[in-house]
Amino acid sequence: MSSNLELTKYISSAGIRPSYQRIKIMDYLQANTEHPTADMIYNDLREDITTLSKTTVYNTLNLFVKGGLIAEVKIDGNQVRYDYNTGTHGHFYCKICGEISDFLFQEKKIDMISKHSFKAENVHLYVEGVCKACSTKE
Amino acid sequence: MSSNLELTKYISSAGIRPSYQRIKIMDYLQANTEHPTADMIYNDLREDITTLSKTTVYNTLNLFVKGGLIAEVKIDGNQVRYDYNTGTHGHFYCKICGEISDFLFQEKKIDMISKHSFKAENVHLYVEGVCKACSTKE
DNA sequence: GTATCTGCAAAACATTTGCAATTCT
DNA sequence: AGAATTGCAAATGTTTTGCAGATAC
Repeated sequence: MSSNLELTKYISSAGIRPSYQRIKIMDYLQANTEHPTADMIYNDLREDITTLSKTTVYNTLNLFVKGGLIAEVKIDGNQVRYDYNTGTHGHFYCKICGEISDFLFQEKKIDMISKHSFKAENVHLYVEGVCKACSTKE
Repeated sequence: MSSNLELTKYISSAGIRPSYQRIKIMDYLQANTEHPTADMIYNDLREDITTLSKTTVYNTLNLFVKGGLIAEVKIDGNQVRYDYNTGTHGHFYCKICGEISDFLFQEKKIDMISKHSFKAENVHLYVEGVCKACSTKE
């Protein structure tokens, strides 16, 4: 767990008050980069903060997204996932183990690929397949 | 509107019985390529088929997806969109007008870009920004 | 002491499921 | 008749909203 001071600074940098719950949620997102859902965050943190409510989790996540501190990952269709990593990167979903992992790609190359009639601001690359671990198990 | 015979053949090719409702829904998807939601399909078709139910729309869309006749587009996070175009292509979302349009890209180039520890089976490329029409309006 | 934040309960959506009535062959 | 399809009503699951009490500055 990273220092609360750092998290406090990070949250404050977006003009958001670093309350106890907010620090805990940001701490969780920083430590759990497997793209958790609001429900996962709620369930895991409730062990620590027994009074925590789902409303607070949702409120906080939406605040962080608006402040640009975290990113939404919309892969599931019926559940939003959250990502501490706001930089441009791709997501890989393994059909077998269900894990969602990050990978890097060069956004400039994507730009070259699609010379289209629009100005790209945000590029989301999402790949489905079988991860190395699962493909060697067979 | 394309001929019902063609739609009938297309639906049958996946081993799905081409009922009246199913033909109408497929017809709609072929004619409306702006990636409609189940709700949009339901509302628009109800003008024609007053007895249509949302259940039938959902059942049919899921059948078509399983049969590989149409594709799901998961961009919204809380709503699935449907796409008559099942080939590999990217989606562009214009922040201003809200339209979701298609664009082509070379999947092979994407493969080259990301030499990673997985076997890619499905590549989804989703770009957010401002479309040409909206950027010239300013 | 006034703004903000939290969390309960209820509401608002999207989607699925159970089941009886209808339709097709 | 028998099997598949439709559609209503209810259930499920995720996210949002209203609001009263608690907390922070």
